[in-house]
Amino acid sequence: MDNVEIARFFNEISDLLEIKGENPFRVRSYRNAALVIEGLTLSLESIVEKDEKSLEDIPGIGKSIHEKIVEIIRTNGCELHEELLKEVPQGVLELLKVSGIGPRKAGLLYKKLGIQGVGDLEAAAKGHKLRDLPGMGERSEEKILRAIEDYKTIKASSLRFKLSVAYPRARGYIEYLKKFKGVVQVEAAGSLRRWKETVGDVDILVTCREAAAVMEHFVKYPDVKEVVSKGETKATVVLKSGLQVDLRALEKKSFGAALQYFTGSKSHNIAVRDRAKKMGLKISEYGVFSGKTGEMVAGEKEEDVYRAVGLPWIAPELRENMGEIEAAERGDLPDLIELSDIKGDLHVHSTFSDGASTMEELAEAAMGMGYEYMAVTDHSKAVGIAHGLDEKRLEEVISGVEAVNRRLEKKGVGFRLIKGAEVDIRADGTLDFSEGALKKLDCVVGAVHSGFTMTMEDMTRRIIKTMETGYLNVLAHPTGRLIGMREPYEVDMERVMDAAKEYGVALELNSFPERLDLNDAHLRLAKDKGVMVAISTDAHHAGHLDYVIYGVHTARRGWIEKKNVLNARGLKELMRLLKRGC
DNA sequence: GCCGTTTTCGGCCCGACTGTTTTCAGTCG
Repeated sequence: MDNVEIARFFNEISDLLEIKGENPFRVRSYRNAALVIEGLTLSLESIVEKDEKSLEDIPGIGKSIHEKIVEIIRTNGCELHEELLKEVPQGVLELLKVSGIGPRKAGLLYKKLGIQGVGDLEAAAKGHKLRDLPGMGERSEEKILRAIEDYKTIKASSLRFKLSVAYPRARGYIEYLKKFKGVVQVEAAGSLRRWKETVGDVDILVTCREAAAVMEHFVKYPDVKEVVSKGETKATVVLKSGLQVDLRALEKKSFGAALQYFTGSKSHNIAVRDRAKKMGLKISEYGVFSGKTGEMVAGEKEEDVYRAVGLPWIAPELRENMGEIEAAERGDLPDLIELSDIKGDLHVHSTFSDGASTMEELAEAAMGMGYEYMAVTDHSKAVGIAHGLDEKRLEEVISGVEAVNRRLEKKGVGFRLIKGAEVDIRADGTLDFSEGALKKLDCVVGAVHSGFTMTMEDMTRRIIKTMETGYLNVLAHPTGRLIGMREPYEVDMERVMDAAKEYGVALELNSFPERLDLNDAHLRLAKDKGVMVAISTDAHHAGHLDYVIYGVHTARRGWIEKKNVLNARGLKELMRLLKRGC
């Protein structure tokens, strides 16, 4: 039983209790527990196995939820969850996914009209059955029908947007807003600023002379498909891509407080506010205020907001209430990796396999980024579809790399290509090149590309066996997941990391926005276990080298520091580590 | 249901917008 599945139970319990109109604080407890569980590094199963009582050391988990976690793991079910479903059918939960329908309305719709799903709701709205309900009218029916259309398209396209969709669109919107006269500051907040692997919507904050005019300008952006709402200080639109964008206009004196507030995460903010309350302060998006006098004590800068509650500024990527507030209090925040710390890329494909750029083009691009090196790592023969290399063609790659390096040396350029390959890890745990071929390479990147469905035990042994050969330098995309498309294969990541540590293998953080593999939680585990991380792009085109930005920020979410990153080392040190193991 | 340097009881983050209301509930972030 995965943590995500357990969290789903608590989320649903929370929804069901809310629909029933139960104590909102009890509702929040379950919701909060789900949030906490989703963010845990270790699996609840392993915690329960080792020391069940320690569950209650996790903030947000008390006696009752502790018992339910154990119940869910042992029985694959939860009695409370079942009992609630007898009163509120599963289909009613679906209603909550329609924007504008919350628990109160869902409950009302079910009780008064017996509506048990989005299909029922659509029929009722079209049949004008909703306008007679309390608090609803004609407009509500129209609004719900529009929301149902959105729900259908979002459902078809998966709920959240990958960073690679949201980030460039947000940049474009911000540029557009910056050009408008009277706009002073513009900044993206929300999960985008925290660099979550997917974002639900984009939040943009502005300070400006005339808020109403900026709102007007905002909704006229050419990429807007629909204006959801527009007020004096707040507006919401949906772009043609389906991405929702919110804009907030603020006064200069509140900008920092708003940035802090809208960056979240929700649970981070609740913890910060809780802390403020205990200090006799009140925090809102407008500032930090004295509880007694109401006097504003901070708000213009984000740093000031944290300082007001006795903390140093906390990087947005860390704001998940996963120990960052405690670390800040101790003065023990990590010194996070920066984009400028990256000295090269260790996973790149050229035209020798399935890449679109030549080795020379890739080297050019890498030098343009200020890199010291780049490993050319084309596929091995097992990946036939990608035109994988046999050992004869591998020789051509190697001599190609040597030729480029000779030319660079002649010109007095310090940059170097590294002889590498992305070697397939076969189902039996052997590598897809002979020992003789592997010995000619300086950077062997191993990867699983087939046989995803084996058991956890078999997959774990398969990967560890390749580490034991002593030839593997980097384990590429260690879980094989594709965000929103393919679940990770079953693998015991703790054992893989222990083996990586033992055999000096680095684990890749694949920066491709579909992958981001390792993820934030695994990265933190790697750091705790002292395993080195390689932040590579898996570029199949020179332009993909830029994806490193997604990797670096994901690494920051995993508390990764420069010292944890293999390719933050200079060329000499890197070659040494590749040779003798990390 | 969780939690505790005000507390083992009595709190629990805060405000804008919408659509329905004549003063507010529900939703959302």
